[in-house]
Amino acid sequence: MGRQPCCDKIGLKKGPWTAEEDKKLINFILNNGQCCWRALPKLAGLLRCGKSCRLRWTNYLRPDVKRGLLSDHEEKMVIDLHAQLGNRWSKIASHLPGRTDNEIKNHWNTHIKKKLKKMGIDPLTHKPLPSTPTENQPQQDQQKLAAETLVHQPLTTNDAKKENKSMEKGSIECPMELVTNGFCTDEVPLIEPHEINLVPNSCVPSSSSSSTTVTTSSSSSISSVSINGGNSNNLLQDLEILPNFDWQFDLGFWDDDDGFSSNLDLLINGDSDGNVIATDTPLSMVGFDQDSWKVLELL
DNA sequence: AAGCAAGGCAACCGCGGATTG
DNA sequence: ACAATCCGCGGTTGCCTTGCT
Repeated sequence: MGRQPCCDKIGLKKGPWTAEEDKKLINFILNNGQCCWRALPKLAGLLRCGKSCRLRWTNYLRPDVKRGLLSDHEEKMVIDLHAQLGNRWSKIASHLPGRTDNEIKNHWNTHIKKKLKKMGIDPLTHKPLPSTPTENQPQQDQQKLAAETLVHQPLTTNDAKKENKSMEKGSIECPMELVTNGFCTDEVPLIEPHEINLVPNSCVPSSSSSSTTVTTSSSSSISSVSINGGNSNNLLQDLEILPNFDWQFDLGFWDDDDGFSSNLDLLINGDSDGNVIATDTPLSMVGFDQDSWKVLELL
């Protein structure tokens, strides 16, 4: 027996949303919050099914949704996260504030897939595509680079589910050697570990995004970095007493010339000695020295 | 300018997990 | 314990736009 449709489709509108419908949906949610989606269309005076309303709101109308093309940095994050998580678009989207799973999925299918193929990388496995004997050397070099840089294996559906469970318990056991820089280092600011000046008050719950200024290497024009706490254990002093910590940063890079230039989510897992054992983003991506960088030298 | 193809993206569909009665 | 329902996710579709001939 098949599942019943989510709503009675008779008399319900489908297809593109009109400005009038958008207005009704926005007004209703702003006034009443997101109540049960099934009841919402009737209450809001819309001839849509609840599912359609939810999709429209989460993918398009939500105030915090970021519009426009993904930046280079966001694209790199998507590639790296996809290598770790596979097609779990919602998980990937959760690392990119303001981006929706649908948007990332579309961008992956229309842009990134092609780019990777062009680079000789299989977008499914993130491994070099099988090369033919007639291929020229530059492509082989690219594939070699790809093999060196994109070593994460996407999870199978089952693996992903298993991994997801353990992730929720905060027990990622990803060997550090798997966290490899897949990107051009000249595209990111180089910040030495000792140059980061974190004060406990600078890491507060993510809802209030405070920032702290740090000095940077002279080779970079980046002048400041904001660091926001992410998870429930987001007071820095907790790190000192929490073995096997799980810490998430939202790093924002400001450029003196251009204003805000990019941001980066960074999830760090540490062992009982306070050493970094895994990150969801290559530390080298932001110029950190993963060998000497021990929990921001806070211990 | 017209016709066609390809690309891009919003929206839909169906499945599966979670929740509720 | 079970069925019904809800919600979220990922895959897919189809329309609109853009570029090429």
